[in-house]
Amino acid sequence: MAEINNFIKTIMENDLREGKVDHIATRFPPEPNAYLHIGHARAIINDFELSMAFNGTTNLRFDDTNPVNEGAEYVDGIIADLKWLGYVPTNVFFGSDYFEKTYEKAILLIKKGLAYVDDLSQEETTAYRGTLTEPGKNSPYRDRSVEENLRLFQEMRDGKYADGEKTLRAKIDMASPNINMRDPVMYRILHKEHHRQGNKWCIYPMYDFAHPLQDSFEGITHSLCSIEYDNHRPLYDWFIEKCEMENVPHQYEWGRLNITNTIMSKRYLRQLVEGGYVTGYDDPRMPTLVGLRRKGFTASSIKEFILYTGLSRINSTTEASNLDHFLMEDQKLVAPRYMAVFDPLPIVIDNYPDGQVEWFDASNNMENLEMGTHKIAFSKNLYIDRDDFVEVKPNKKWKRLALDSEVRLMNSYFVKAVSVEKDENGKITLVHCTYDPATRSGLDFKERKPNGTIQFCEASTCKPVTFNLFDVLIFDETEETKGLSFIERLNNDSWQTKNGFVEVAAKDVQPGDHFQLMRNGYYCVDKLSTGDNLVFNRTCSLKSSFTPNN
RNA sequence: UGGGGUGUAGCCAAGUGGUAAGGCAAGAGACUUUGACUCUCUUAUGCACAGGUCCGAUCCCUGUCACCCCAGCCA
Repeated sequence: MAEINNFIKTIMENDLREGKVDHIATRFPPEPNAYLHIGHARAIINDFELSMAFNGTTNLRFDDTNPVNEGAEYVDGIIADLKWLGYVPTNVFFGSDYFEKTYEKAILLIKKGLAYVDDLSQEETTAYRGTLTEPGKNSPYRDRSVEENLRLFQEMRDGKYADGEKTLRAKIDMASPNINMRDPVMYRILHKEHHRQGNKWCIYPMYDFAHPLQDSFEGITHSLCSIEYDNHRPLYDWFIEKCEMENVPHQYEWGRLNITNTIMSKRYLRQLVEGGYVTGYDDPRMPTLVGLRRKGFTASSIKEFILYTGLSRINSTTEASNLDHFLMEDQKLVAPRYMAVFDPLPIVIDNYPDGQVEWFDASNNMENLEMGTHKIAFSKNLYIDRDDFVEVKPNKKWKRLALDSEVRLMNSYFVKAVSVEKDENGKITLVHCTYDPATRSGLDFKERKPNGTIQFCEASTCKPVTFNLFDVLIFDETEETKGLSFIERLNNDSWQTKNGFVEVAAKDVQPGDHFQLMRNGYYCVDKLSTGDNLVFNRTCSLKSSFTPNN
């Protein structure tokens, strides 16, 4: 695996060398309200790999301070995804486990005159906050006595007030040019059952207050997050200082990673699932880890992709070909290579004996002979891909079958097309060919060169397969679809189905198995495959300068 | 028109006061029982722009422009 190397690693090295820290402790803090996607993978991989690079630790901490959308199903999903990626957290914590300690720190702030209970309504709070260009103004409740604040805050906890009736706010500076510092809310009242705490609490701490404390409680040294929290760092440091935290963590930010034509926002992904536009979070078009996995991406390909993509403070959008490259690199030497046809065109070898089936040995992977061989069948009746035949060669670069032209059928013989049969619409229904026994695979025939090499399936032994072809992860954007909502852009072309065949040797694959269908690219057996009902998802296409029209 | 962040090739991304790594993509060629793979070669006199300092600037300074983030009792 690639070695991690980025600006945060440099920061850690410097901190270690300068004695600012004597170890590295990171954390991955997902909110358990959605499935993880490829964007999270960047955070996960960096959090873990960075600490591992220094023999440090990485905690998994569920940031469950808002009970509204959070649920146990997501906790299990996130743990499963982490496991799939190959990471075992040093510890698993829940932000809600610290509610009591967090509460005590709030009390401390009140006692120090740095926090107060506010009676302003949500609308009033917004109005008092000012705007981007105008300073805010102090709440009339800002100067309550410590005693009164203590009593009121206790009453908030005791459930004496309705949702939204009061908040606890940090007393900082309502005129700060950084709006996050304008007396941020620390606690809100929410009479809502929590997935772990039940109804124990009716006040919940806000992210800005809870997060730095949680990091400190756990002894995190480097708290990594995405760049939009840059504005929050002064507040993070303020709480750490004013709460007199023993451990002093520091926050570092990196830019978010997007992939072209891919929806990455949790909110939109949820919309796609709940609106029934996709089949679920593991729909192979989804950029979720479960979706990518079902489509055929491997954990190591995703890791390599993230590591090679690097890290900076820029929000970037990388091309999907980047991800594909690492899947191919990962699978090239380990995926068995089988032959398949996607749009079957029957051919008959006129000079081959009727009823005879011949078996050849084919390498499972021509670039990795250690993978051994499998048997492939050959007979008079075969299928080739419709794309692999044309009556008249369109140009001299055509490397497939054409009338009066000879190609090698992979792993077997040279065949020459001699005539075609067509239906009333002019569609080719059968291609008559002849074969040359002297060109049998393995005989090292050198007398003449074929036009090219194509795949085939033997008609009596091959297995029917449904191929799911995905051209894009989520949607394709064209001139016509630009400006439409992402749901409107989720066009039918994002999931094409083809019914074709695969050679007999590939029939024993299991859901989740990966392989290459020669020139057609990399595939993964879908979880819906059962017995002879095979469904293959295309993970990615191979590079090819060929298009059917050239 | 407040504050913060960021601009290095089509896309990512290193780098540094001393003459622009690497990957992806793209193009050319070789090889080939996959138009794949592999191999070879090509791709920024240029680091958002304009000035300035300096023997020398992508790096330091000044100004300008562009994009992103912030006005949740979300995270």
